[in-house]
This record gives sequence, structure tokens and C-alpha cells, in this order.
Amino acid sequence: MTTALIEDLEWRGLISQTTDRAALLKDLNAAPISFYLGFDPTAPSLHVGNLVVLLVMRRFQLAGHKPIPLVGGATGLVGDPSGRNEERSLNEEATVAEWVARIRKQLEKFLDFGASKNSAVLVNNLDWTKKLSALELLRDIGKHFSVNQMLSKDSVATRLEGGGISYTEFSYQVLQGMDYLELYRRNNCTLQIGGSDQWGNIIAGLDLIRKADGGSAHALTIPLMAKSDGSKFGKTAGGSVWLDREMTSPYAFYQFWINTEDSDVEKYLKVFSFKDRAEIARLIETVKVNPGAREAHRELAREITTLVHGGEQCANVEAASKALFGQGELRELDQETLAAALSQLPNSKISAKESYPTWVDLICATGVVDSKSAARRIVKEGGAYLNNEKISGEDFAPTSKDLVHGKYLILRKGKRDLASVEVES
RNA sequence: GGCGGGUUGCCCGAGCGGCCAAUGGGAGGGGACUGUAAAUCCCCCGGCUCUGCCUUCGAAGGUUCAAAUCCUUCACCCGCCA
Repeated sequence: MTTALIEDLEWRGLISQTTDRAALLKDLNAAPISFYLGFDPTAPSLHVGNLVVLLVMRRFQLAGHKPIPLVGGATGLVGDPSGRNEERSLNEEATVAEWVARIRKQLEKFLDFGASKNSAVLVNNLDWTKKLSALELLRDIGKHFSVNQMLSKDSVATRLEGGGISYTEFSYQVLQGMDYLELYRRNNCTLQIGGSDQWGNIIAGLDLIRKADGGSAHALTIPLMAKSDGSKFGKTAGGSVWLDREMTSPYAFYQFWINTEDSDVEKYLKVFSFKDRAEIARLIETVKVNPGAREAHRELAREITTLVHGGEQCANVEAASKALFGQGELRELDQETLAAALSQLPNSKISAKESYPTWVDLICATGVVDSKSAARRIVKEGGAYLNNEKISGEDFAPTSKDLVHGKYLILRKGKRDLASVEVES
């Protein structure tokens, strides 16, 4: 069954490198193993980029293996030089601790912590790093690390070329190596997975396990997600797409997926969806046959939004998207449907008066546009809409006649950026 | 420790006393075409109480009628030498 897991991962394009594939397969097939994946708290929330590896972890658990998600309470204080050409600025301890707590909560949504045999176990590397003395680190761990080898690691070598690297970040691989050793010892963890940029750090752990304990373990890395046009995955104009609903609303989250480019849909379905091969093949076929229907996009958006925000929330944003992007008249939507849809959008409230603020002021208040200059520009360029009708003139202000169902104003910027204003009487 | 080079708007990168809110590219935004897709073409892209005013060119001072551009000090980075 595990051979099937690895083959499935390969089919989905989720394997970048592994240590000896035959040995890995042998161990995976012999018995369920414990494996770990680390997340460093560099922000208050995980984002869609983290979802790639997180879902691989889930796939392993579904195949019967025991996941050990690790939050980097310690490594997060130090900073991983991988993939960076500049030194990170250090975050406050209290901040990192808070992020650890928040990320921990998020992880619980994706893994089964109550399974009978292979329940996930959450660990924090601060637990075994905090009490470690500098001397212990240098004598017990440091002795096993060759600076020559450490210098040859990509993450370090790149930084020696430009940017420079502090002793702090240089030591990162030692900490991560220690994590693997620690989990190998206490949880019999014999596999670490991670993004392909983590290869060097993972190998540091393997080496340490071999030198310190004479043991052997495995490594598996996952390709970094890239879009077909080469741009970075998971970013929108507003920044990263977060899993936290306060940071990226479920509506915006759903919209992110539904707007996937056709050329990326196949890849995303394979990476993010748990549908089987036949179903994915069918959906890909629909993209070819009837791209305008966007069935694959909808399925993709629905599955992932459901996973991250739950079925109920997903149904809400799906309905909202349908209502707002349908070809029908907004005024023809019944009030309940409209109110539900608008509640998913960025919004602001104003109180009823004889005169209303201008479109420019209203859209700024919703936060959809950064500045009044930008808002005016949009009006001038013909991208400003009220209730789906184009407005003109920077001074345009709605009147009470424009209220839909007597209390709503629907603002639109460009083709698909919507916001609502509720007028309270 | 010495010598030299660097720090420019979201990013890269020109500018090197006035014509500079600052060339160019990328990212981003709007429009046309579409399918809430891509490609393509056109336009925009510091802010505001917008024919003007305000804040930006690592930080703080100074010279000048006038500085991103000159001087001084400080911080950080990069090279070479010790």
C-alpha cells in the first residue's frame, strides 16, 4: 500500500529528491513509520505555500504512517538562511511564542490527532533546545559537524557569495539536525520531509543521526510550488494568501483558487486535491473541452476552501461568488441572498443622511483601494462601478435612490474587486 | 585596523548641484478582447484639502538662492590589504 503512496506522490509531482528510494520503500512497506515535518513560525499564520507540504503530510497519515508536525519555537528564533540572500531580522521571543501557538492550532485542522494507531503528535523544538547549554551543544552536537561541510551547503554558500551570514543563521542547520536526532531517539522518527530548499538541512540531520547514534534514516523533499508563468505561487496583489480567516477572508481565499490560470489547474489539482486519478483526469478533460465552464477551477476551489475553512463557510462563499458574479441583476437577488453574499466582502458602514460620501471616499473606507489618488485614478480610467454600473466623474456620490434593498451599495473596482457599504438607518 | 566601492520609490536599477516625484525594466492597477483564464494591445502607477501644496533618494547635521546629487559625522553591506 505504501508503494502506492510513493507512486501516487510521484504522479502528483510531489517528490523532488529522496535518499535511497529502494530503502525508503522497504521501510515504508515493512511497517508504519514516524515521520516529521517542521514549520518555522515566521508569521502569525501558515499560508497556501505551506499547504503543499502539509498536505503531503496528510497523505502519509492517510497511508497509515504517524505524523510528527513540529513547530519551530527554537529555529524560528534563529532564522533559516535557506532561500534567502539576506540576513533575517530577529523576531521577539514573545512574538514567536504567540505565532507558535497560532500555527499549532492551524495544524490541528489538517492532521488526525485522535487516530487510534497513527495519531499525529505535535512537538515544539524549543522543548529540547531551551534547556540545552552552550557547552553541551558544542561538545555533544557541534563535534559531529564539519564546518567544511556546513560551508558547502547551498544556503550558506550562496550567502558567502553575497549578503553575508551571521554565526546565528550559520548555526541553523545544527539546530535542525538536532531536531531530527531528537525525534529519531525519542519517537523513532525515521523520515523527514520538507520543501526542496530543506534538503541541506535534512541531510544535516541524517549525518548527525549516523555520527551520533550510528543510525540511519530517510529524507524526502517536495518541489517548491511554482506557477506556469514562473511567478511566485500563493501571492496576490495584497500579499500572501493565508490560512487564517482574519488575514485572508474565506471569500478572498476561494477567489484565489477560482482565479487559477488554466495552465496551472492540472498541477494544482494534483498537488492540493485528494481526488483520485480518474476524477482528476476527468476534470482536466473539462478544461480542454469546455474551459469557459471552469468546472475544474470550481472543484479545486471548493475542495480546498472546504478543507481550510469548513463546508459551511465554503458553501457561503460559493453562493456569494455565484450571486455576485452571476449575470443577473443585483437588484433581483432577494435581500437575504444579497446580504449573505455581501457579508463575505470587504465592507464599511455609514449612517443614513441626506447626502452620501463620494464613490472615492466610500471605496477607500472599505480598504479595497489604498489611497484616494488611486481611487480617483480608477474612476478616471473607467474602472469604477456602483451596483455593477459604471460611474464617471471623480465627484460622483450615490444618492438614496442607489440603495439596493434600501440599505446596500455595491462598489466594484475593475473586473472583480467588490466591496459593500451598508447604510444604517 | 588601513584603502576603495556601495545604500535611490513594492523589487531591480539609472541619475551625480537647478529642466527630478526622479530614465528604464519587473511587479502591480485600469481599459479593450475574453471565460471572474492566458496571450496581446492601449493607458496608469508617492500622497493630499490636486492649475497648487506636502513627503520621498540609508540616518543626522551643514554648504547653497537651490541638493538624490557637494561637505561632515554615524549605521549597515561589499571588495582588497593587514
